[in-house]
Amino acid sequence: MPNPLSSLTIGALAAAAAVNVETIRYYQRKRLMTEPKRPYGQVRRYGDADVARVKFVKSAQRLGFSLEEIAGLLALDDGTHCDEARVMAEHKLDNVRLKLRDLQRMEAVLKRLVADCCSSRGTISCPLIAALRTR
Amino acid sequence: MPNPLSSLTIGALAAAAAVNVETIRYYQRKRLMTEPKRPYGQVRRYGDADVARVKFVKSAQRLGFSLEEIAGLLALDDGTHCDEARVMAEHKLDNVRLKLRDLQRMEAVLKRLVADCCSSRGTISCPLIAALRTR
DNA sequence: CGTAGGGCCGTACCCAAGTACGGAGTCAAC
DNA sequence: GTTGACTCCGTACTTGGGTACGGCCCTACG
Repeated sequence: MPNPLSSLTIGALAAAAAVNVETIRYYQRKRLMTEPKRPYGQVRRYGDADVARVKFVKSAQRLGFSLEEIAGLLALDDGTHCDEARVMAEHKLDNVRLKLRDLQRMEAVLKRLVADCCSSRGTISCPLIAALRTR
Repeated sequence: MPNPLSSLTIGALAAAAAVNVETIRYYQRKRLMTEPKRPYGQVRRYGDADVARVKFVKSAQRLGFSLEEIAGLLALDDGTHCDEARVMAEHKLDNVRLKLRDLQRMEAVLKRLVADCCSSRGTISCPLIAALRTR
């Protein structure tokens, strides 16, 4: 019987991850995903792990990581040498923490902007800019 | 005497914001910055606010905002109608909070990855992916 | 005054991240 | 066993976000 964990065609995978079929093929070319074997003949089959992987790529992209960086993140889990992975993870962690700080400032400013809107006409010129200005 | 708050040429502005001169001109074309007047003749002069604006654009980009979205953020401060600005700010705020949640998950996973590295060989398949999988 | 180092402007080029397309193969269902 | 939906693969096109270039203009400095 066909394994339910690897029974998806590329079209089903793309639909499940809400991306274009061509995007999957593009990721394969870019080594973000391996091309699976073809258990039934000429058609490749994918599983839940592949769906998760594609969704992860999309999530990380929304956070401003490039495909190259994402490949790096994914390699942390995959087969990379352990020390190397730790060093990479540490760098990514620093990176992520900087992003967090910026986003938190942004959140604070937007929150105030929503709250104070209209009540403080013409006070400060650009709190949004000011928020990220401090480094 | 020349106003120190608006005494920068485009080259000085670009240097101060650590971007290419062409990038400034590109932002002007994309209406992310207004083209200032030319107090001395044919050469435009820029001020500290312009430096801050460019830096803001770059910061926001690193967080995964497109130039179009950033233009929206900047319009919140600029001349937009007040109610409209509040609605936009609320949307951006939701957006920012989603990004924050994702980044926080990512931070947690990377932290664990760094800490546990090498100690837990071959346990879970991909904690990184798992972290962002849960919506 | 003349000249060098910018600025101004338009157009062309570049890279990342896809998207579209077309021909050939496959496969399941009727 | 043919048909229709889908896969495979290569190549070409698109969009966003810039960069590079070249000709002309200006303006500050010696």
